[in-house]
Amino acid sequence: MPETARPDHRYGNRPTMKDVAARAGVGLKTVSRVVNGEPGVTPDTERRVQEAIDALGFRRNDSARVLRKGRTASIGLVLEDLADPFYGPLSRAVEEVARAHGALLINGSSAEDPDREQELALALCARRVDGLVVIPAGDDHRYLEPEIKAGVATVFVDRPAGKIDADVVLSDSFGGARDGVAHLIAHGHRRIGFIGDQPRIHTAAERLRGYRAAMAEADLPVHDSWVSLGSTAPDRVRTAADAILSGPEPVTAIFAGNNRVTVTVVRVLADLDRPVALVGFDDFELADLLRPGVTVVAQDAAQLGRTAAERLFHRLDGAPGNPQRIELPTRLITRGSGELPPAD
Amino acid sequence: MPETARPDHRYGNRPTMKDVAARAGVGLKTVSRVVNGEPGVTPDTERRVQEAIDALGFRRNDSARVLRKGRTASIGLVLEDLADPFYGPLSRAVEEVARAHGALLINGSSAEDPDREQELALALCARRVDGLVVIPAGDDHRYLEPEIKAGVATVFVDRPAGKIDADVVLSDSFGGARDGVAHLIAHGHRRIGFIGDQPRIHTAAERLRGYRAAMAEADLPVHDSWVSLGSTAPDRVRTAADAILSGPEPVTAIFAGNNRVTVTVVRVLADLDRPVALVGFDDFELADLLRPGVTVVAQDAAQLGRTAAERLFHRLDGAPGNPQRIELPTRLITRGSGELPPAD
DNA sequence: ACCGCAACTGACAACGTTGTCTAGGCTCTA
DNA sequence: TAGAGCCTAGACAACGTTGTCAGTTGCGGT
Repeated sequence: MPETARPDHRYGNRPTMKDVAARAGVGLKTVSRVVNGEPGVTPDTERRVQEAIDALGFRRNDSARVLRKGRTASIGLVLEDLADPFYGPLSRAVEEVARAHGALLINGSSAEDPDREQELALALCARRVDGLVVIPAGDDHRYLEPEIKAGVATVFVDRPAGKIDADVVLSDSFGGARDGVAHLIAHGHRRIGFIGDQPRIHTAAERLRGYRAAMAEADLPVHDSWVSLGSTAPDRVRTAADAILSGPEPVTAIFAGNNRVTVTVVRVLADLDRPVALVGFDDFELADLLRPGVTVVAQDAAQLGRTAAERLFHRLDGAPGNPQRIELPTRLITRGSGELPPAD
Repeated sequence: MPETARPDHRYGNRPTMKDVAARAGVGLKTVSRVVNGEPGVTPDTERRVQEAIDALGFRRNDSARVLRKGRTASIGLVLEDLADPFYGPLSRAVEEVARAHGALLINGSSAEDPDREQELALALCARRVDGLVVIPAGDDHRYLEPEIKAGVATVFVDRPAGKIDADVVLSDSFGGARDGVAHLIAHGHRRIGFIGDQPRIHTAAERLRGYRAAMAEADLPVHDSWVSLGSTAPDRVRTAADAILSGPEPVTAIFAGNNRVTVTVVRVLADLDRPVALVGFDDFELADLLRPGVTVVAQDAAQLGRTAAERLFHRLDGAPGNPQRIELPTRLITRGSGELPPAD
């Protein structure tokens, strides 16, 4: 065997425009024109080029194209967990908007870890995504400043950016929680528990604030043992719920801070012999089929994603102006669990 | 104003290695070495370069890097709908494996449209993803042949590839459905309905086959009006269920072909006055909390994704051998709905 | 028959990075 | 002290594409 083995072409053995040009007996640029549907090519030439393309199985290398053109036609999405039923629809909505703008979506899960969020976001920037949609895990996003300055459009969703000024789209967590708790109060409850996500997460803090506001507006005291913030892992939530329900001043109702908390609380309540009212933040599938149906403060995840993505492309199209804060309303959906009377 | 305006740098105004080199007073390649942590740079030089990098906010352009190196360290995932609770965890699992191999994940939703699947898959190939994980919407994947030949590792999940030979990872749809239906038969049912997805979808066809096999093994006839395949849109499923339940020979049990069908059937049955047994393919959150709990044939979406992604990277690492077909077992989870006796 | 003009085509540089190769300076040994 | 050898550093080409520009051809009009 002579050592004339073809040099390892890196992409397997992909034909390039040069190969196509050689085969068709035309210039490189002519192939480029055909591939991109640019005018100024005779039908006859075009046919020859097209034949060569088909014969070789050529496909344009967008990677190289990007280098020349400067836009990658891709955007990045950093979220917490794609497997969470709240983020699936959000991601899909972002994808649809991207698709409408001819862009692809690269997404990454931060697993609620600020370091991983940063690592992901910067990796996306290195890929030169045109824009970034971020659901913050951390509370300091100054690391994105150089990127934003360099032209990476950035929109935050669900939670505001930390320590930088940027577009943000979020649900009215404060108002939603306040309304949900007021709903329980209107049905006669005076001792209401709150179980939420970790307090460093903005939405969790806002919802707690809403809870406190509703209680204060009704002149109701809030006993420390009624409030529990922390991980949304089932075990933690279960423990918290048990504690809140069995304390010296047992609550007659619980407000759950997000969908994961809600479903765990539903499980806990199902094993209880006395009825306890429940309102949860976030709607979830089948909430209507449970007995009683679960009353929720619903936010529209898809709408959040859509709005954020549209804002992003708006910026990419050169929309000027200061960063905006867009707040979407929530909606109380009554299904039974929130209308149970207090079992005093 | 003289017209000496800086030429529009395409990426906003990003510094390049050349800029860093100029600022640090070193050669271009030296910057490259520092950025990539290659040896052969004096600590002093390295410091100067690092300072320049920080001062300019330089970030390596991976797009250009890819062009040189040939590997993009990214893989593509084409699935049906990221918002579907079955695909969220699958996607997340693929992402985790990719992350472990230092790769990013680009995903796209085909919306169960073969044309869109092809468009997406080819767009990903144009981006030169290193590999592709595909959940087929169509049944002809010959369009991927040139790509695969050119070195794009490709693994199909959940459904086999059409008309090409490739690695595939799937659940045992046939066996799972057969077991589920046999379970109903074991509980005394003789008239059992089947509602499934469109028959062109492989899993749907397999599950129907499993249903028929179980019925045949028990010497039970299958009345045409008991079987309904089609879209999984709630309206369609509701209509189908109504028809099956009210026909001349009304069924006493229903086998639902996937999670979307199951939840709609649950809704229909909830409005019924006679009890009808139900077993569904796919597990879903809260299935245990419904009354009765929903008995399901569970498949592990995350495990499917993980297995497929690992197979993919295995191939990328040069694993030889013919395409493999990996079939994962399903698991029957009894919760009550499948154990209801026939209400004859 | 010649000029002007438009339509078509291709040579070439550039995008930002990395691999190769060579130059220069230093240390170490004989 | 000269030669060998190592370490650092930079010049240069290449990756596959697109923008610019200049060359060639053919046509119509005078």
